[in-house]
Amino acid sequence: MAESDARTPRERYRAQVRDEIKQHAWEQIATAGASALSLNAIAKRMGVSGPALYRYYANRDELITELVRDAYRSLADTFRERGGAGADLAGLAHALRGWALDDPQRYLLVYGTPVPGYHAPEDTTRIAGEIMAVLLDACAACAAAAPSVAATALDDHLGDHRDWAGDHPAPSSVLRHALTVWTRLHGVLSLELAGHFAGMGFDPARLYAAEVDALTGR
Amino acid sequence: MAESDARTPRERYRAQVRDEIKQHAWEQIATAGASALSLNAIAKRMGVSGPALYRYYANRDELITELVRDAYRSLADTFRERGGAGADLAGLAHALRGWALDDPQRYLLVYGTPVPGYHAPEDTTRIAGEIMAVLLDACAACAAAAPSVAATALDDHLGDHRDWAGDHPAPSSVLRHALTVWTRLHGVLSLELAGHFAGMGFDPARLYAAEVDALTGR
DNA sequence: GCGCGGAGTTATAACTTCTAACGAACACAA
DNA sequence: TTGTGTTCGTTAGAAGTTATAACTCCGCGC
Repeated sequence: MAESDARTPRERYRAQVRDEIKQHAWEQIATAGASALSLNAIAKRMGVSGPALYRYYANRDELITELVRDAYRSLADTFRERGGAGADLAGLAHALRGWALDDPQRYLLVYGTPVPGYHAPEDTTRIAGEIMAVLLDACAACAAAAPSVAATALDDHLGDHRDWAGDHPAPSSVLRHALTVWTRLHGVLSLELAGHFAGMGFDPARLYAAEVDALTGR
Repeated sequence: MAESDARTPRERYRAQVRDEIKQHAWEQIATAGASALSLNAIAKRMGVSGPALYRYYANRDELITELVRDAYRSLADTFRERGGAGADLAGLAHALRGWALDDPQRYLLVYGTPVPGYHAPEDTTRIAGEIMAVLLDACAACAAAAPSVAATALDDHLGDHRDWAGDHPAPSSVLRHALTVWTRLHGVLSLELAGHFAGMGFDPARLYAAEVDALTGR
């Protein structure tokens, strides 16, 4: 959320106000969810009239898209921060959970229920690719430590459709593993954040940790 | 969606109109998602004025709650239908995917992003218990076929917090397995339905099948 | 110093949910 | 068959929402 480097004072002011709007938007989303995000309420909180915000965001969707972009960016940053040097899969997994619990609605904004017609801008898919790249690195390092098992039918299929991995040189078994890591961690995390474990009594952290252990072959 | 068994003509008519409202609501949700559900639009389609619907549902939330209840009921029915006699875990898993793909927004209404303040009525948690019971049966049968492994720390923890399993007599390792089945299948399914696999090229069905294979120890 | 562009204003349209008050229709009983 | 009372659907309206149009006014850059 730092786009404050602009030459002209006008642009600087503009970036500043855009940031302030996003700030209020995040607060609102955190308490009432993205569907309840109201430009009018943000304007009221900022002490300006409703239509004033339309100078900064063409419409509600554009603001939400920007928030999604920032959320992706934030996750990519924490991933690269954590996985950049020592690409440790378990550490990455727990960094993901920390990031998610830090602001559940931010996680759900990215990985939760989308509006059927919505198409993510090219931009975000690129950042998603960055995230996947870090995950692939960690999985490749993990695979190097553990002996590989026999290739499955899914491995072969993924070998034929490996465009989503960019130009990552990992073998298809690593692609499969990365995908499995993603889906399994998301499975526990999304159910936890959605409150489906709420009345069940057990500690979701332990369930998550067990999945991480299973994924790292411990 | 059959509550049409009522004594008086008034009650019969009332139940019929409630059903018709829900019918239109599902159509709307399927195309635009639950957040875009509009009572006014439903009324217009039914050829009545907006406020007329408030005779049948006190407000928008009550209608959505009813839809969630029906969705739960529908899933519980397909589960019991499939798992009632031959409780086969793989069959159950594919029945789940079929049910989800049959109406993605219905799945997401139940397992997708909730509104932060929303509390599911007691009713739905009871139906969720039914669903879990079928899953536990299938996992117990699966465990009887395969030899059990050593108890994990998570097993012990779940043994201490087994209230959510009702009075199901399964050992804690089966509880853990059922929970794992739930989270892993949901992980693949929810990412698929949310469109996160969209531009990636591979076939989500194969990824799902691979998870099912891993869960059934094949 | 002056002019133009951008910022914020009010007014307004077209929506939404939801309440209130009214009239009409219908089931039921006498 | 004729009340009678509940219920249904209507219109009117309040309080929101997103978004546009037109207007004023300040300040940056020339």
